[in-house]
Amino acid sequence: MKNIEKKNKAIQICLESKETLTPNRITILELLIDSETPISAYDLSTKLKNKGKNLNISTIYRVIDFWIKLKIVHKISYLNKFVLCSNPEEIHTHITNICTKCSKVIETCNEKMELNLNKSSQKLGILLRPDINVEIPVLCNNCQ
Amino acid sequence: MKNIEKKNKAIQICLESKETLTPNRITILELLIDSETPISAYDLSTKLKNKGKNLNISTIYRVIDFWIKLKIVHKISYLNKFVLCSNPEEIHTHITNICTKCSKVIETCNEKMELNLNKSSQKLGILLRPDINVEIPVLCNNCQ
DNA sequence: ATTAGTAATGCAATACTATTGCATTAATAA
DNA sequence: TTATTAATGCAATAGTATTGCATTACTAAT
Repeated sequence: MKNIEKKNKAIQICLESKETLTPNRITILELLIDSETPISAYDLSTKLKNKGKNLNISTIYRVIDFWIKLKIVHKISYLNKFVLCSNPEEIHTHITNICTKCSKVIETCNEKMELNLNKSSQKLGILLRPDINVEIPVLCNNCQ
Repeated sequence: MKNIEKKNKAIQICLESKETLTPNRITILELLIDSETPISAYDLSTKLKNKGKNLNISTIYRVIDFWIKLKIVHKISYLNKFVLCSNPEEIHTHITNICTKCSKVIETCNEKMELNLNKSSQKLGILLRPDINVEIPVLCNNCQ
């Protein structure tokens, strides 16, 4: 999917949710779309400064949280960074395979991975949270 | 497994690896064993102070890293905390189900979860790192 | 149009998490 | 005993994230 399509998709989801689309939100969305690998809030801050947009770090975190709430962005806890969700309308569990060498993210979902996490969880009496993101450290084919 | 057994097991693994067992390492190991839920480095620092042991934070991180290297402790990136590994000799992928409400960790392994992560990864041309820890956000049976 | 209410952002202080380089001390081996 | 290595101390610094309150922008009701 092209970047412009990703952007339009995100904007569509935002508007359908009756959420407000502000210039800051669009700018940060664009930066996340442009980034090949996960990016930190402070990296975004630097990129924004370079563009002449000086946003307070709290605003940046709030905008990131906004997109996370809409399932358009994932937080990668393993890296303390953020990445665009490859398929925000996917209702299955999101699996982000993170290359521990180059930080590239290969996102997929439990069904494509032939994983049945829900069934597995039931054995333990635990409940998988809906729309969770599971991070799996891997080595991508370039870094093996 | 009782706490004393967990401790002995860890010590055994340490000695078999020809690593040095220092008082600080034992003390921090004990605190990790005693903790029902994952605990942060600074929490450990506070607990140590309360015991009259004032360790520098860098030492605490180094000791934690030491136990992680021996596979006796996991880092839970989702919480920026550390937890004793339930079965350090387990050679399969470790799965830590983390209750997002109470932070309780229910650890298991891929086989018990009927997950074949290695096989799944191959489809994507990626390589699962050995002895990784996969964190899955869940609701435990108490918190559902 | 005016006003009231709500949402977004700014500000800057603070909290929390983690690492670093170098000094010192302790343990081990030659 | 000395040389070497490992562990720890020290304290500065870097990196990540949140908070409370002020201000600004937007929206809806009158």
